[in-house]
Amino acid sequence: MRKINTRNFRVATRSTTRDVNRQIVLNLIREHQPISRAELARRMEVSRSLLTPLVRELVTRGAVVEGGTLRAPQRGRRPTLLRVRTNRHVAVAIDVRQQRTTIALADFGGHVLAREAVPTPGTPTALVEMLAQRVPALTALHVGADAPDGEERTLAGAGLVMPGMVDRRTGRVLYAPRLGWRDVDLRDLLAERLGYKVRIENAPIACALARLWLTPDGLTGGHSFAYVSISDGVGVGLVNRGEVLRGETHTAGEFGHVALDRSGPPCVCGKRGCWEALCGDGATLARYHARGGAPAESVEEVVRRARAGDGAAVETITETATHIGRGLAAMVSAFNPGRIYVGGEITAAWELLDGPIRRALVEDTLTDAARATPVVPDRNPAEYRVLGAVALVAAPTYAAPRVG
Amino acid sequence: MRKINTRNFRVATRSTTRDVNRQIVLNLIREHQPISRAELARRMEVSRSLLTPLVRELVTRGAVVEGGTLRAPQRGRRPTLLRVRTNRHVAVAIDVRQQRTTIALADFGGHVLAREAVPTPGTPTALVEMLAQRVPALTALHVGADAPDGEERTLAGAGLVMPGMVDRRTGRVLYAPRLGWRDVDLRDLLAERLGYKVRIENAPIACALARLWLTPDGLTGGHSFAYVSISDGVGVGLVNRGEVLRGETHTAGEFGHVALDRSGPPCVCGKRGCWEALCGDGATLARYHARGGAPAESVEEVVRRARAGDGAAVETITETATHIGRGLAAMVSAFNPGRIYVGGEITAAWELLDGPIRRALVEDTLTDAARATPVVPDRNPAEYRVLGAVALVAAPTYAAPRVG
DNA sequence: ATGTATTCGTTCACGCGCTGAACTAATGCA
DNA sequence: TGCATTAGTTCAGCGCGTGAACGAATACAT
Repeated sequence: MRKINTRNFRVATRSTTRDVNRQIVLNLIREHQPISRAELARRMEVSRSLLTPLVRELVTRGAVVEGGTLRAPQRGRRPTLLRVRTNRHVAVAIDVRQQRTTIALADFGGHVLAREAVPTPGTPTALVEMLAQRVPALTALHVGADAPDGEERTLAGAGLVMPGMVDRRTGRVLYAPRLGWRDVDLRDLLAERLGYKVRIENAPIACALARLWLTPDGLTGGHSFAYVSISDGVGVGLVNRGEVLRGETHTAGEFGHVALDRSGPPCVCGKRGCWEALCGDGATLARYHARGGAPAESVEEVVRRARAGDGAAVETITETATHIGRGLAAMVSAFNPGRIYVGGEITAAWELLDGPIRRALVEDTLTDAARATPVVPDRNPAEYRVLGAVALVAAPTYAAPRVG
Repeated sequence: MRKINTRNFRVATRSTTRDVNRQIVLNLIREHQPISRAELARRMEVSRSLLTPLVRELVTRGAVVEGGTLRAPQRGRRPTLLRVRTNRHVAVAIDVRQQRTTIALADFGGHVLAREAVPTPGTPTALVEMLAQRVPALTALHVGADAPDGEERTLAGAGLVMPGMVDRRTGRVLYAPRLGWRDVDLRDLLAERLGYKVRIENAPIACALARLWLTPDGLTGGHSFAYVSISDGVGVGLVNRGEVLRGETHTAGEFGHVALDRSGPPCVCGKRGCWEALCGDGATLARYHARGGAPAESVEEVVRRARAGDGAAVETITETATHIGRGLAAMVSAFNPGRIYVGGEITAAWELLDGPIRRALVEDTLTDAARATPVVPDRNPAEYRVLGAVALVAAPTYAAPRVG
């Protein structure tokens, strides 16, 4: 039940119906491939005759290919199977972290063709400069008709994932505390140097996009979920009905700086007891040392020691888990997502996190459904950030057309 | 950029384009009435010829009427002006509160034709019984071809606004703490007795719906906002891009039970320091008494005394305002709404609330845009709950058709 | 008073795209 | 070999946006 925005709407034209149905078909093939035209018609509850021109367009465009026919178990003509062609289009994926920047090339199916990691330059201009040198070198090897491996690939653009707040529309980095950058026009600077379109997004949203666009629906459990990234900072990417929740000025999801305990530890943002100050990696390390743990460089180290039986480490992580769970409970009360993904180094100790998180959820939420919200660890957030960068580029290909 | 849900989608048919454009026209007329076909064509950037059949359908259906022509300031044929006909359809609006239940009849423009208030019965069955008696008596006077005032009106259904958590889809009241009701199939019970469709929603969402559907866009400041209801309980209705955010199991917006201060006062839900426990009416009264204020029955009384110069009352309300502001800051960080409406008895003392709320927002949020989020008092929340009940019934008439 | 420019609303031929019936192709089974 | 069954295509029909053309209504200049 959506109200039409009378200051920003899209009228339907002659081709709108076709645009809508074409995307439905594309997504159905993506989800159920390999699949026949007849099966698509049944799922869409339309006549088979509609599928003929729709599929023809997708095949002509190169988005879909006819696979072999299936050994039919029943009588009748064997169906012609269809599948999406994800290896035709590739995207440059750039994941900027505090220490290292990953540059990768991946196709729209999320398969990484090449990857390299370099230290993150200290300034935005140095970053752009570095990328302007390395990215073309990377793409030259895999893109174009004369790629060494013979595959003919098209470069669709670049996705840039940043640790910090980003205004997706203007392409500006509003504030990246871990890098110390503020109000930088990074997207356009890079786009100008590379000569093609660049899309920018923050890390938790990118991870959420990777889940949304590059994972079959059957595995994601719905189109409403939250991706919580726990590392130095704590950020959230919220997805509601298949769409990222961005907020009026593109800063929705800054749950990391919701103050959950006024008497808690101070946060980098100036307040006390922010979620990030309670369960971010800095907080975990500080608590570990306060408990008398031997000097540790990183949360990964604490996790290793916990698994090796270090009591202080176990207690520390258990306590962090409770703080994580309380924040998740707040998020569940506010958003009621269908599922929560948790990413970050600390999730390597999921067997220690699982219990306290669930306990906090049960204690702090109001309905049985909310208490039962699945919380799933993301074992490989670095990978998801890279895939998120790909999703930034690939999403428009698969997204529903805007109507109304 | 929405992903198509492959398990729940709508294919476009021959009539989809028309359906979409008809609703766009209807909404444009609603927003800009009186308006001519030519002006509509310009705003939609389509040919004037399209408006002829579109408007004809709306006029035939009775949704739109041709008004008089305008005294044209410029040359040429005078435009035929169009306006929506909101007085044709009426809705029964039922607002259930802890003490009193309001039954009203209003047209789709939000104009109340009749209204009565009765004590709220103690049980769901008694409520349904009471409504089954009174509602038909009310509608008989104003609905049908032989209404006493001669207007021919159609009853479109009933809207039921409840204090508590509601699953809109199943129509069940999940939990209404102030009434002590749990898991009641209220919507269907009432629908069966009344013999027509009943839609149910909780109070804050209803107020948000009233803002969204029954106020011109020009006055609402966007399609993304939050309505915060502060009375005995604290609830929030969230609207994102013209659509209410409901969450996976229809419990999104339960911000009242986000714990903002672990060492705060106990809450009815069992936790400590929930937003509701910090700034709900009960918390305000308790704090007033702790400050040595004379016994007071209600927050309205405290507000009156504050305005009369009672120092303890002023301090109490100022402190409540700070708690309100901190909760709003959390909400702004999480959702980043374009505007926040605040409803509740305490808003009568807005001149005392304004400052501390803004101060807390400035202190507790991260970006200038977030700090500048407009916070607007709703002077008449009782009215908005009733209008919200109307909006529940009226919304499908004006909503964008689901596509994709 | 008359002619002209201008704006509004409608009509109509055209083309895009869904719809359902009819048809061809391919296959398994009696 | 014939028949039933399933897949995919073709085609006439119809809904609906599109743009050109046309009539209606009005202000202004002459």
